[in-house]
Amino acid sequence: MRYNPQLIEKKWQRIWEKTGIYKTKDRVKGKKNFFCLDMFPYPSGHGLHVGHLHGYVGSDVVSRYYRMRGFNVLHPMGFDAFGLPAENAAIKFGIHPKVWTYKNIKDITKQLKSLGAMYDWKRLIITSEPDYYKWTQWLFLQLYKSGLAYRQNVPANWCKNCKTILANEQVVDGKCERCDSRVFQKNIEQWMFKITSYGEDLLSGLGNLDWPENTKTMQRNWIGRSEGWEIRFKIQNSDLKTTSQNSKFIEVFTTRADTLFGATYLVLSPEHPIIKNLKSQIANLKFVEEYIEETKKKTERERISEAKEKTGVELQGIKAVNPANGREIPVFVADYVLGGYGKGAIMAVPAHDQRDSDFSKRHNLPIIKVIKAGRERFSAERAYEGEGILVNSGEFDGMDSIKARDRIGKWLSEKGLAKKSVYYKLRDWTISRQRYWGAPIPMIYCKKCGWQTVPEEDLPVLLPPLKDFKPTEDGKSPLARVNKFVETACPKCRGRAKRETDTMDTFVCSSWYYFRFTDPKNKKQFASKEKIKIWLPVDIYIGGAEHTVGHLLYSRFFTRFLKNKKYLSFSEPFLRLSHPGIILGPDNQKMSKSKGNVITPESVTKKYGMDTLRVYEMFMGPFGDSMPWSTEGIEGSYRFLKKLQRLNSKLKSQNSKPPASPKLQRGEQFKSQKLEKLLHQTIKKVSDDIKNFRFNTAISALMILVNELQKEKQLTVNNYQLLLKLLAPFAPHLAEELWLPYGKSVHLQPWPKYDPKLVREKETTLVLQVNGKVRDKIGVEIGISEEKAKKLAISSQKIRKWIEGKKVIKIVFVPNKLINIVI
RNA sequence: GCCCGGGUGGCGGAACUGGUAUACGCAAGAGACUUAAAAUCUCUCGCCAGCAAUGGCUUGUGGGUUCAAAUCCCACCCCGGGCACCA
Repeated sequence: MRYNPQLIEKKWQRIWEKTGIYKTKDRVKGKKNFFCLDMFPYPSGHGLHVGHLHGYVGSDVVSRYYRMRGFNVLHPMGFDAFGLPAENAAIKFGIHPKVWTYKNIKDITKQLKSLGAMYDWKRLIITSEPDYYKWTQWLFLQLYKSGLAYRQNVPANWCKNCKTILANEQVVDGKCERCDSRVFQKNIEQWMFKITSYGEDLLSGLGNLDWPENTKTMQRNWIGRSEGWEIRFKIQNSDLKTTSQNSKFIEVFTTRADTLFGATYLVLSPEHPIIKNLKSQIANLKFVEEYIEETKKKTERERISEAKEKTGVELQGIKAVNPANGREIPVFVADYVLGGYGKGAIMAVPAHDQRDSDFSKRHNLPIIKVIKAGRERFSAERAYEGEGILVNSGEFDGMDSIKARDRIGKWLSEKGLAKKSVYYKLRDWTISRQRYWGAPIPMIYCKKCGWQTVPEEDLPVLLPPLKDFKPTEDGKSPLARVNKFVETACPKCRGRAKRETDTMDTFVCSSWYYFRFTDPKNKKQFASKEKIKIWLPVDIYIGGAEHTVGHLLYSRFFTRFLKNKKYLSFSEPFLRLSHPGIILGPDNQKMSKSKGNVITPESVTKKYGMDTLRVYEMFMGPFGDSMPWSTEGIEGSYRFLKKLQRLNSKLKSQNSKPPASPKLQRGEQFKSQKLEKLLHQTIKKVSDDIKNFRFNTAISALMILVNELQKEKQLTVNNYQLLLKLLAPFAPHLAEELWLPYGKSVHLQPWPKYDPKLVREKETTLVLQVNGKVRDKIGVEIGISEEKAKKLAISSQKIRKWIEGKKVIKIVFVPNKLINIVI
């Protein structure tokens, strides 16, 4: 029989759907639950290409493997359906975002179904459905009630083209991630989530996670914990004109208190509030105010591109005192100091900080060296930012700089001039979007009562149908134009009030979807406590590394919040994480429509079928690496599956012949022992490899086994069945088809076990080296003694040739591996 | 600039904890089957010298540690990803 994937794949997909073989029950007697989750796709208009499938195949292999291992596996799928691109496309093509989104969902569902994965489609969730976003809104209310959702006028990233505010994560190189146009700063009232209140916890929780080290490091850096000292610099004579406490000191934050003696000036950020308080004392107030106005006009991008310029203005008439040495030092305002971090003010140490060094040169400020490096390596160009021994630091001279940090800090704190503190780079999460296609924020503004929550029983706040969904020029959401939506009654006083018209960032929707999969139809809760307990946390989570500092961090925040509110008992949602590598086009470039190098699954399956595609994607290389697609390489995976089909024919023709003599010849007996060993080794290898996401070497082991079985004269049904079971996670359709004569589905069979005794080799090849070069190899039994081995080595003809007449200095013996004779 | 990865045949890639470098697959070449093609099967296949046996060289480059280095250490070059004035 010829291998006809198109025929058998469709057939089995139909049968699987009919028999409901992949429907997941919440509990199965005697089985442990296992949750294997894919990052659910965004329904984009281009559909999925072979690169997207890479992760989905991997997660399906894992899910199928654990299922055969006896676990009750949940492997669901859904769509992250709200978001900007739907609107952008809608505007571009003149289609309603909803129509566009649901058409894409239909197309991608078809593609995903052709994958033959064991998704439980009964649990499908779509985040733009009211019965889903009702709970997104509910979660917003819980955060609000806990003081973790708040409103603030913040300088936001404003994209003129998309007419919306972007999250920091959506700004790439000062440009809008979506449309690539310049991003400006604009102050807008926004809803924020206080993710920073979990900063410390999000950081420390990383330690125990089975995540790629890389990903953890990136999150750590993103959270950006810095330990240091807040130091107070007295303002000279300030008590003469003002009595306000706030105007007597300038507080700075530093991680390098050890360089305090080298602080030759202070710098305030343009936003610093003290500037207003000191107004009357600033001699050049006009200049200062002009400078501050200038910086406000600058975009973030301009600030970055001018990074080396280090502009700034001195506050003339103001002097501060360095508490370490009592020296009077000038005070500047400069935009290289950020208002949103630390104290919004710094002590400048030009000798040991490059930025301060750049600034000091421009403004002719004194430089005092206070750290001496172990090896004198000062250059005129660069500040020395490393550690060393203190100099020019009074009583601290000669002290190690690391030690000096705390010493100087404590010394000042005793005088009430310093305090230890910690700052994070992590900022609160702006979730307001001035867009139509998102979950409405369930808040109402009443002139009398202020902001009021929509009562929970009134949820969901439905997204009204809207014909004109284009954003407005004034930056307001298109919902602001829908009077029926906006005008409402105040839940408190019943008077006239207005609804919030912003919608939520789509990352809010995706921060909790894994909970919903456990209980997708629940009308009373986002998910029942019991179901959450059964299924979560997620055992294995598979998806792109690009979500490291966005989605993955937000999800960890939500989970912690829900734990605090006693809805769950764990704080980490994803125990194990794996990122699939990116599949590049055959030209080694990222697949993109404009480059014309996109490989669609359909173009591949037309010729080879989905099983070949699956096997090839797993075989190409390490799961997490990015690799180019090879239109020729896939040929090998196709041949592999065809060979399997031929083994089946071989088995059939064998059965029609009279059985061979039951007594094996001695040679054949030896051969069959060897084969048995290979079988057991393959079971072990494939099992271990799947567990560790090393799919490529698992398949190579299967190929070796198939090649061996093909060479065998006699193929036993046992061996053949074993092979089909090992194949089932990778090529589920073919394995199922070939299993047909043996009863119920191969996917319901138990995973084969191996005998550890049989895996172990009895013989090994001992490598004989002379001076580290391989000169001979001999077969010996495992566990051969050192003495015996050495004797054998010396008696080897080839070795003799090399050591004859030379003095043997030493013989190194590595058990079961090699002998190295040093002469 | 800083922080992570990574550099192995013509190509994708294997190689446990330092111990046979190049598994498996692709491409290529030769042959078998066939009227022919496709499919399939067998053999060759890192580089250099040699008919061969064999010998020398080889994991980005240069050094080092070791009986032994793709693997550990130092310096440098190149590629990919992330962050970016965070004091």
